[in-house]
Amino acid sequence: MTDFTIATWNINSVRLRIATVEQFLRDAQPDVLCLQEIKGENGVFPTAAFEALGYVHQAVRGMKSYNGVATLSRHPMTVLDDRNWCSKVDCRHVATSVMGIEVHNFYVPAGGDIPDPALNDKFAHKLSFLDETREWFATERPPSAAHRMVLVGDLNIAPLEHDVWSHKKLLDVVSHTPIEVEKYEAWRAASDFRDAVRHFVPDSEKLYTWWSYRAKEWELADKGRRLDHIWVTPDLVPALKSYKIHKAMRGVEKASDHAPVVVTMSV
DNA sequence: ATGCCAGCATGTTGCTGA
Repeated sequence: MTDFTIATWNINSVRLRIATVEQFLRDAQPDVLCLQEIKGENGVFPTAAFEALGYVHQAVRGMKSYNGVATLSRHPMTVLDDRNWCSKVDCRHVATSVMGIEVHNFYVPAGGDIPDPALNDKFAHKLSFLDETREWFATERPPSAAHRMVLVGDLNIAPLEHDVWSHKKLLDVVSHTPIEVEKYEAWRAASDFRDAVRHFVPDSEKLYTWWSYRAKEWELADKGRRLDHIWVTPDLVPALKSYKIHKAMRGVEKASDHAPVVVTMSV
C-alpha cells in the first residue's frame, strides 16, 4: 500500500501564477496535480518549472486565452484520450492513467448569467456538456467496470445546499440551479462516482472552494461556493485517508479565485 | 438591474469568468 495524493485547482492563468503553484507543490507535495483554466497554448506552458519540482510527466491541453487543462505527475503517466465535447475544440478535458488509476481532469463550461437555455447559449452549452459526459461515462465506464477512476476538476456546479453561502439566494444563480444539480448528479451516478470530499465533511457543514474576486472582503464576507470536486469510484472509497481545501492559496498576492482541493488515499 | 474584480488578446476596449 502506498499513498496517492491528488490535487485539483482552477489556476486562472498558469503563466501568471507559476510562483504560487510552485509554493503549493512544495507545501502539499501531491503525486498528481490537475489544473484548469491554464489560459495559454501548449507552447507557453511552463513545462520546465514543473519538471524542476519533479513533475516530469505532463499532459497539457491548452489553447489561446481561454480554458485549457493540464495534468502533472511525479509518476509515470500515459495519456488516454484527447476527446472533445459538444463538437468544440475547447480544451476542457484530459484523461490519463497513473499508478493504475484512470484520472479525468475536467473544466465544465461556466454557463453565463441567465439560467435559461432558450435565452443563453452558454447555459445551453453547459447543460449539453453535462448530458454528453453523463452519456459517455454511462456507456464507456458503467458502474460495473472494475478499474479504478478519479474524476476531478472545476465542474462549475455547487450541488448541495451547504455548498453555497445561501441556498435560497442562489437557486436562480448559474452554478446552483436545480437543472444543473440534477444533471451533475446524473453524471456522477453514471459511473457510481462518490464525492471524496463530502466523505470527510457532513452535508450539513458549509464548504467552499471558490470566492469571487468581486467581493473586497472575500474572507470576511465568506460568500463562497464549492465548484471544484474530486470524485472516486466505489472501490477507492475505503482507501480515502484525508482531504484539504487549501484556502490559504486564495489569500496570497494575485491569487486565483479558486483554492486547491486535495485528497489522499491509500492505494 | 448593474457593477463590483481579474486575465488575455482582439489591446486603453471587449470577451470571458460564475
